[in-house]
Amino acid sequence: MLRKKTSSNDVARIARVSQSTVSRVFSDSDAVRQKTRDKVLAAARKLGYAPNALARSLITRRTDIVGIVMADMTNPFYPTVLEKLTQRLQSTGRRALLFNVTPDRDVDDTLPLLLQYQVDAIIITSATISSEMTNECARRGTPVILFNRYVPGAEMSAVSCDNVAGGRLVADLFLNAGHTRLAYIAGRKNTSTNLDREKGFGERLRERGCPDWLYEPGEYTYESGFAAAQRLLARNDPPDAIFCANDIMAMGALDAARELAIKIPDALSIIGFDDIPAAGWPAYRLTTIQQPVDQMIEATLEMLDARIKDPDLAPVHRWIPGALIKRCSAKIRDAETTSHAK
Amino acid sequence: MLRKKTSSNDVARIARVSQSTVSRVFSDSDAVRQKTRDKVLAAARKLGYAPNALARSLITRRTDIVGIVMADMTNPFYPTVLEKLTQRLQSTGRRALLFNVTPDRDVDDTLPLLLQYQVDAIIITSATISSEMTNECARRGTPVILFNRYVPGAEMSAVSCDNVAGGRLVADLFLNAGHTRLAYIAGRKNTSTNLDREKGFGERLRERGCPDWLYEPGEYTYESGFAAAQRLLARNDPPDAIFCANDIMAMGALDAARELAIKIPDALSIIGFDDIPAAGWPAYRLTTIQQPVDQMIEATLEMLDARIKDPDLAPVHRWIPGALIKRCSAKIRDAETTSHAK
DNA sequence: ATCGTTCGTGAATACGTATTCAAGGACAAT
DNA sequence: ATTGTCCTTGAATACGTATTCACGAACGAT
Repeated sequence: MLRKKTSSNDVARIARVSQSTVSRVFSDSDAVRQKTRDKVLAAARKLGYAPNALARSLITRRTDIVGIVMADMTNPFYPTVLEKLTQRLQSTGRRALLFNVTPDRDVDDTLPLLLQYQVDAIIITSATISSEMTNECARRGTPVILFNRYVPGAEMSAVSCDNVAGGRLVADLFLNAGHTRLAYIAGRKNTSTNLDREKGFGERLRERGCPDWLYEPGEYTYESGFAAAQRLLARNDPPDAIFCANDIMAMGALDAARELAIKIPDALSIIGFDDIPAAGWPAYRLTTIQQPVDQMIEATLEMLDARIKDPDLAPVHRWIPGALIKRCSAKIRDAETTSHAK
Repeated sequence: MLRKKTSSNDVARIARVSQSTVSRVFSDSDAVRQKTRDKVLAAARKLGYAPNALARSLITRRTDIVGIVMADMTNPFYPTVLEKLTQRLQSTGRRALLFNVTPDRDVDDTLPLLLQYQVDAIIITSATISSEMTNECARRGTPVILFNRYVPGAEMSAVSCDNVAGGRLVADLFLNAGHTRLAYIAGRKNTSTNLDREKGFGERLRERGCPDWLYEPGEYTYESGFAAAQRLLARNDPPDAIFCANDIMAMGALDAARELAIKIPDALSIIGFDDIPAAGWPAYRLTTIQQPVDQMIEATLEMLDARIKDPDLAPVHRWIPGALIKRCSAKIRDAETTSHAK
């Protein structure tokens, strides 16, 4: 069995042309006479030749590889993101080098590995990055974009849903429906998504003269949502409306309520965030704020492309409004129309 | 801003050594005197130098990149697989180049791209590959391993759960529990997982003198499971036990039964396959056959490593037994113990 | 003092491609 | 016939690293 990898030189030899010509045929930018092009292609087919992307990248200084750093892959929101992201990258002639990290520490340790592979850009989802690493990437001219996270005050590009507006919307929905004892089940502390959703929620409640609400910590997992809801519902003064920082916790909360035979939404309204596929299942029918994944991805790629072209572009942050998806887990005043969170 | 990438030559110059020595320090295989090593490392740190993995791979003929081809990423079983797979690859010093494909046609078109990047090996999950492509990979000496799929009779390595045994086990459970009208909701036609689960199920039923059972097509999605169950339960002779080819369809089936107020498991037993996280949620408590993901991944990596070392090793197929996870969606005879599907 | 061995280092080369430069040929205009 | 332009091609070089080869120094044994 022939184990020798065939190179453009081999093709050149049997096509009786120079290596340059073979290269020109396969980078198909340069002009080659049709007849010689055919000769080269015939020889290439015969040898099963395909250009070595590594050698090519070494000289073009472009790999067409985008690094994706992802934490929290088991949160059902992210597989969708990953799927759409890789598909969009592939459809624009790029490939994804995937790294899985734990949310906090690992990113900074992982990035050097990515950089060694000379990736054209980096997308970090559901995790953040230190300023030093950001600077290192900037120095090398490798664009970095945070997806669904950001670092307040830091100079890095980011794309996320407008979580503050989403939180405010939920506050309005609850108050308009006549709820009086509200609660918030939080996502992982110090993630920007959690902080912003809570901020918008609390801010709007205060504005409307309702400064007191219950708070339970959570971790963006089903189990933590379930447990947090149990704690809330075991109180002497249980809430009549719960805003969960994401859908998967909201489902946990719904199941906790179900175990206590609490009528949803009559005795308790629950609203989530994300609109993962399972939110629509008959067992849940979760009312939620939808993250506009497609738009977020398009925005990410736009920003990426612009910064690959000009690495010195200033960092920018894009917030994309979410949309209310009305289902059956929350009492909603009739007048309330399915609308974008502004 | 300094945009010039620093190379080992730059480091060599300011450390006053040769480029060879710098290389030796960073490939840390070869002997370098401690004092010169320190000089080099100091210079490297000063310049922010990190070796170029592409140039290195060009000469070592190893990229430490493993290509992962994945279809069906939104089936909740696969994010877990992907997460564990990438983590194991990372922990053994390798990285994952991820491709997303539609189950059928795309794989063959995608593989050439992967090969151009000189990946050390390829893992294909929930999809298959043509024999021609397999041969092409073999010719190049790039090991390919199918994960959770195989092509009967074809010469390729594969790792999967013992789906036939799983199907047989379910048949036994149903019959032992006294069920008489059985049904199977299928996964995507002509996937080996679906065929084997159905085969084991039907085979065992026939062996035990129960050759007739209902069949509904499905597509491994929640919606298809829901619809298939609706069709089954609308019959004049509805089944009293349904085996679903995967968990997500089983959840759809459970919800369909719930809408008809059918008592689970008294009036209807439902068993799934996979044991995805949601199977354990209180809303479902799905009895299922667990795929031993960790073992399957270890087996995959073992086979991979062996074939990277010796590309001429013969293809091999490993079937790993699944385990029954008893929850509340199926009536199970008391004597039945939580056991491995043999 | 001589020899053989080991250790540390540098010069040179290879990996497989893209790109620059020069050159040759064809061809039209004069 | 001469000049100039365009088109096509090949030779040479660069990309950034690992590795082979050779060489000198150091060192122990005799």
